[in-house]
Amino acid sequence: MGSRKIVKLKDVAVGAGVDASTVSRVLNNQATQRVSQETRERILAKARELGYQPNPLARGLRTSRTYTLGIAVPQLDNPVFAQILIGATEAAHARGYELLVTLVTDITAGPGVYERLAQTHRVDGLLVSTLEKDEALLKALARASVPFVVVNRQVRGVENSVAHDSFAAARQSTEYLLSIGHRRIAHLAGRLNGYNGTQRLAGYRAALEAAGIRPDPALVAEAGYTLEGGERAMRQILAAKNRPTAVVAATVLSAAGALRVLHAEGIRVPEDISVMSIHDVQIAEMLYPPLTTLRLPLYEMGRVATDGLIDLLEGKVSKVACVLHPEKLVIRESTAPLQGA
Amino acid sequence: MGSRKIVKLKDVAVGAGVDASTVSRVLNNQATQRVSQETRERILAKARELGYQPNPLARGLRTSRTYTLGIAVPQLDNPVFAQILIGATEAAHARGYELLVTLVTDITAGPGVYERLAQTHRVDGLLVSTLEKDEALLKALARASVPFVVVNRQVRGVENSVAHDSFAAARQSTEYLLSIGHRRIAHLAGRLNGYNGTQRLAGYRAALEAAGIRPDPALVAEAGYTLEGGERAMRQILAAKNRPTAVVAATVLSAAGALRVLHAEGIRVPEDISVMSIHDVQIAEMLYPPLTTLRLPLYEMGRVATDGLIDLLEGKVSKVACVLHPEKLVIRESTAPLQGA
DNA sequence: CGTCCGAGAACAAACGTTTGCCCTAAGTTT
DNA sequence: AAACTTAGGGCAAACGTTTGTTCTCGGACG
Repeated sequence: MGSRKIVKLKDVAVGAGVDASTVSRVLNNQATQRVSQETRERILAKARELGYQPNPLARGLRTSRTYTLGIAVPQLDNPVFAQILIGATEAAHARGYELLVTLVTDITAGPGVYERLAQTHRVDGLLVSTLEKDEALLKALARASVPFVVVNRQVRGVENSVAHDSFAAARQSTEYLLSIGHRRIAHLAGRLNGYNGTQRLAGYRAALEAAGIRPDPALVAEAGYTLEGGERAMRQILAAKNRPTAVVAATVLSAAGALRVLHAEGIRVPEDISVMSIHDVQIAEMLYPPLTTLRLPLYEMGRVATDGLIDLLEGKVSKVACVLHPEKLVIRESTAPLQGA
Repeated sequence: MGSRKIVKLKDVAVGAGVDASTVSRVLNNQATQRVSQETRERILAKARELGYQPNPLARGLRTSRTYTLGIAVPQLDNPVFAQILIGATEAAHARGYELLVTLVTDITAGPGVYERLAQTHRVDGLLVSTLEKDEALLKALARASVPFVVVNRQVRGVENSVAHDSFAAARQSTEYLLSIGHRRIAHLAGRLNGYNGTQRLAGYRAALEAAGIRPDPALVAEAGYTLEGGERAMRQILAAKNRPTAVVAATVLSAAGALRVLHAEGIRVPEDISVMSIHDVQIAEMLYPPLTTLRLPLYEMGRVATDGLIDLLEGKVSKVACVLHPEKLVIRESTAPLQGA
């Protein structure tokens, strides 16, 4: 087989008739040292000719930089995180970084997972999109002592994060249902011990109250972010003596669960109950009826967080704190004006 | 902040009163060199006490091993690949490897993508689950010259692969529809320039022929592996003058597209047309009606391929070639016996 | 009693970079 | 003309491992 000799710094140096250190400086655009224009060009030409690729291991050993980022997500089969992941990989690759993916499924995050990446110099920084409770997460990240950016949520005491406005998203969703005449609106909440879950619940309540409606606790059930959770919560809400005419789910998977239950019970959507959810991922189009959603910039969060983390690592910024805003209502067929309204 | 001193081999060596090389040998269980039981224990104790973690960069530089694997997938938002990815990450982590994920979306794979990982010593091996045509893939991988295992398909001229039996899967699916009385069965094919697509088409045909039915070309349309493809293909098939009573889709996303079209046309499932597909991922439960599927071992393929690749790298095997078999029919509500049969 | 041997462990080189420092020659200042 | 500067670039150490080789004993052997 070819097994082409792999070309090192020294090969370029010899080829160009200079020292390896000079090649290094030229290739890294070191401003601290001057190199004549002539040799610079000679070196660049030779490097291109030989197809020189720096060895990241050697470089990393010397500089303790790996040009690798880690991303921790709680689920890989949830399209919400898939979108974030897509954004992150694209941004990372565009800037010459690789992305290491890790699943942190448990809510209490085995203490070792962040350290495994950080303390062994495997990553320069971490993108964190998991669901641990704030304190646990903070402790684990502190132990890892590596730069990180939290994606898709906000954590008290963490200044670097890229989030969206969960409160506004839930408020706008609820407002839409109100605007088409609904008054009894239920909420399939996310995890109520987490940021997004509580924010969305608050946004839902705020919309109701602004419309002069007192939130009915019987119309709220915690569904988390899974299909099964959505089913359970929907059943619980249907058991209330005064059923809702509309449901807003904290995420698309729980909305899918709700639809399953409604179909099973012979309740028509949207004729009997309107259903909508936060997160416009492709699944929304596949459900029956196609789900009205509020689009949040998931892919964009992945990109922005990654770019921000890299900026942080490269010293281009000292802080990454942003809340992405383009929420967008996507009206499909799972919602309809209140009958007889 | 803490910024705990990070502990190196030398620290352990000094702590135990021996040379670093001895520590290295003990920690790596080198059989070639003998170390007294006594010092061995002293070293191990000290290493544990100090919480020593080897620096993968230094180790990698010396040994040209990174303990990192790359995985290339064509889509991240397709649950089929998500399952494979989950299996791969779990297996990799279980064996002390990290997983680098790369998206290779284009069918012709930018020539650089595999080399980027391989020639720069970023990964020890590659898991390849992309959709490029055989020759293009082979060329790209040859250029990368790194060990690899192909997952979820077979490629002529590649001996290391972990696949499933696409032919059997399609045959069994079709047989099920035949067994409940259907005779006019359509096929939403996968990519017909790829392995799985052609195998499944062949399996579908084989089942029909075995039942004495001549396959009708008007009942086959290429849908690829997307929602939109499924919609297009389903529309095309509905345009045939003699409509099918059942449809078998090559993958769940195209089945979802088919269901959308059928709903839009007011065609009832399963009363008017039965629909089923290959790949039992969670989406199947969320569709309406819940989709009958043939389960393939996606997660398992991810695991097995990763374990195999690592075995290959560690010299434990010289070849990874397996076809996973536990296909399993999961009957839900999208299929029903032929009316009046 | 001298030699050999083997176990146990230290030595030192190497992996491919980056970077602080030093060297040289030419030009510039007094 | 001597003493500085300055540009241009080389030298060599260091990053933390792994691993081939060498060293040093104490005991066994002839």
